[in-house]
Amino acid sequence: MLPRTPSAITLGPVFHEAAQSLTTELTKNQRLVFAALTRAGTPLSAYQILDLLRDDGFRAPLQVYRALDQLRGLGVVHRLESMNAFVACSHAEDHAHHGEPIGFTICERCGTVSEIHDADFRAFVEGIGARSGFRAEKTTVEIRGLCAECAGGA
Amino acid sequence: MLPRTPSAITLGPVFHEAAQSLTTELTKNQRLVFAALTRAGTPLSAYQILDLLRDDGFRAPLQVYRALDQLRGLGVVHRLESMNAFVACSHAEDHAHHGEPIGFTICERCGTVSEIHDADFRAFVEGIGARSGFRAEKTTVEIRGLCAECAGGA
DNA sequence: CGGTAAATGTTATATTGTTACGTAACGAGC
DNA sequence: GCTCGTTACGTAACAATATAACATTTACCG
Repeated sequence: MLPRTPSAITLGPVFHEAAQSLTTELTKNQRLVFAALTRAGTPLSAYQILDLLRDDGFRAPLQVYRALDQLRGLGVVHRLESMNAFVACSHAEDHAHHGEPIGFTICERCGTVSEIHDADFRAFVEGIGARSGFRAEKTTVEIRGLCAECAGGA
Repeated sequence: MLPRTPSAITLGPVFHEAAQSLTTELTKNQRLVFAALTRAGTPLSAYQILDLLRDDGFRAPLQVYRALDQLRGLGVVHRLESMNAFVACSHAEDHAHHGEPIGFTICERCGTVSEIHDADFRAFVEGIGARSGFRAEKTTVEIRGLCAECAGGA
């Protein structure tokens, strides 16, 4: 019943899907895609990832999209709708937040992406439902501009 | 210096760009695209608009995208990043909000889009900048789920 | 071992958006 | 009237993003 896992690097028992020690319980393609995103540190499009992984045997977009789907399901990669790009979650290790809404600030100068899931953010999202009766299933909150460093130094 | 306006339907003097009486100061293509979006009442993709306007002489995506760019600049059409679609602004007439951040709730069942620009929303956006020093230039806030009617009735 | 589910590989296609180029309409000023 | 700059329009080609369809391989488990 367990999904395919790479035999080479499997560690001990699996405690909980989201509690896996990443980089060990991923399949080869998933590890490659996640590593590419982590190394980049900034968002990458699916086709940028594809180009980065040509030497590792990637030939078609679907290989990237499939890995991204899995990684998003695990909550360790997020999609930025306003850029058609993907970014490694900054809390990939502690996996604390799974299906919870997340917001992003995206610096247009240095590319840094920061995640927002503080109390104010949750209150904001919940407030919308409370007032209008809207039942939120999926939230997209992406704020683009200049981060403190780029706004100040420039 | 004035941009081209349709000679046939121009009314009186132009008070302010954003204060134009819509449907009168738009060019032919802009009126067609705006009318298509208004009639639909729900978001349409650029290619759906193109198909709707074939009989009116539209033949290529660029005709749609150019009109959409203008209409977005006027603030009477918004782009929904999470859907790659466009929607007529529900306040197209009073044009009150121009470059200000707007959020959307999008019902996945009936397609209804509602706009959010209340005080809580503005406070939320401003709060992000205040805490982190991030200078927001453009916000994308799209909350998808079920509206009150669809959530209750279903 | 054999069955099953998941992951993979490959080709083709669908969808979304842009570049490049040329034409036409309009107002401003000479 | 005339050119000039600006804006809109038309079309073809292309680039970027994403999915469908189908066959094959891999890992797990009984």
